[in-house]
Amino acid sequence: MAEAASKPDEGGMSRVAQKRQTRQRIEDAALNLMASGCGFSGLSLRQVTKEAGLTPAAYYRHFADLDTLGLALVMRGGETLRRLLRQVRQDDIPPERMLRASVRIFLRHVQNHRMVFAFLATERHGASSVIRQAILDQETRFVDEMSQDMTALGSFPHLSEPTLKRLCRLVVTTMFNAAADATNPSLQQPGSDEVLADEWLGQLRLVLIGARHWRETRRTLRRNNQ
Amino acid sequence: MAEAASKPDEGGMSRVAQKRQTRQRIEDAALNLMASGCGFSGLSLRQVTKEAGLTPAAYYRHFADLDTLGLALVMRGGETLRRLLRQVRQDDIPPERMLRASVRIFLRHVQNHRMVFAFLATERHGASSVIRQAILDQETRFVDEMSQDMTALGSFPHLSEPTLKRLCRLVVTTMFNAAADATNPSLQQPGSDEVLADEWLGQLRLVLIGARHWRETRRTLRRNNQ
DNA sequence: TGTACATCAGTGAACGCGCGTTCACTGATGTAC
DNA sequence: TGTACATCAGTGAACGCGCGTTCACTGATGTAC
Repeated sequence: MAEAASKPDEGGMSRVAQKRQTRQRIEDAALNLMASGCGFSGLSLRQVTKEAGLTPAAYYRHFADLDTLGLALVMRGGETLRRLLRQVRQDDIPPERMLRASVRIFLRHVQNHRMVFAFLATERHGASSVIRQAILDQETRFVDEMSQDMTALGSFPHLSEPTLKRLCRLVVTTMFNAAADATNPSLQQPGSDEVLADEWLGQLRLVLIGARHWRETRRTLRRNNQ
Repeated sequence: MAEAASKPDEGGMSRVAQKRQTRQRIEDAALNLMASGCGFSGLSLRQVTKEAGLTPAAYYRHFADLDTLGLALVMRGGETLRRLLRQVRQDDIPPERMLRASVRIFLRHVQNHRMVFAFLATERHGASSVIRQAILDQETRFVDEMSQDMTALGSFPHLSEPTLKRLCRLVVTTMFNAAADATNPSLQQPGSDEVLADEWLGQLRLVLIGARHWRETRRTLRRNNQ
């Protein structure tokens, strides 16, 4: 069994800082518990508070119910994603190295925020419709920013805007699937990380070669203009 | 609230036939309940038996526990997938129409077996590791058969076997995502089926154009030969 | 600085509820003669 | 064909358990004077 998260020193902290920290501890407890593969809807309020080292009743000082906690985690995941994009943008990489560099940045992000990504990837098709919808919203936002970045960079100037977005959606869902596999407990073996990264890289390359050779057809253009 | 499934006439049926039918009714009840978006792990034995029109205790005449029911549904889904492939293979379609025809057959299958596909797509990243593993196994089997078919058809003769499999995996996961979206209650609107089908078709086209223009690099060949 | 009061994060006990599982049972189907 | 017995799918009551939620409470932190 997992140990309860240790309460760090609360000595010189203001009340608001302590409260923020406890809230964080609850969120982390939820992510930790999900690492054993039970999924967010498999969590109980009592489990989470126990893992966080609290009484069940204390939970209500921080969240109204479990769904609200889930939404907080979705927001955290969304911020992580947007930080990822910002990093790709700011690193000022020469265009020809752009894709390779982006992939490296993404992999590092997945490693550093394993549990948040696992949460997004599994709950995207998960049990709570509220959370599912919130993740879809974050995903849409991410896809929009990504396609804007690509337009600004002139990565695929021959693609119409809807096609570029479709490309981004495909990349993002592939990315989510890869993140889900990378955090699937039953796929965890020594060295499997590299295999999964290769697999993901290869799939991404297939998609990007497809984008490079894409030609808009009359059919798709007509559809896009509808 | 959903109505309990009506018990069909049991008049002239043998005991084994009745038992088989009840078992089927339990499976259908589970799929029906999941249609409201709660996920398999959100089901309770009591809910399922109630929906099937049975006492909770009667459940144990058919399944040892809920996981066993889940595994039965995975098998049912696997058979559905393999039937899909068989149909593509047998229809004896001229090669140039192959992909378009396959897509049509796939969409028809998703429509006819909505709930089974939804089950596979959501539980692939779901809460039970036993079920997740079983779905991954079915998926591997499906990918293997699909790549064998493609080799036999000579669809992408320039691709190495590992690359062909990677292509198939990408197509299959894209397909699963599309199926999940197509059965996501919060994406259900009039006409959304066509939009989703277009989206899926476009994504698939991107991938297949990528496959057509793929060139094996020394790097990937080296990796494959390891 | 010291004192009296307010705030509020966290406690611990209690509640009613739906859950999975068990058990002895009932009665229709199936079988042996 | 008729009878006596075996099988076993489905019943209904009961169980203990973990769940979410409530409540009056405690005691450290924060504030007004």
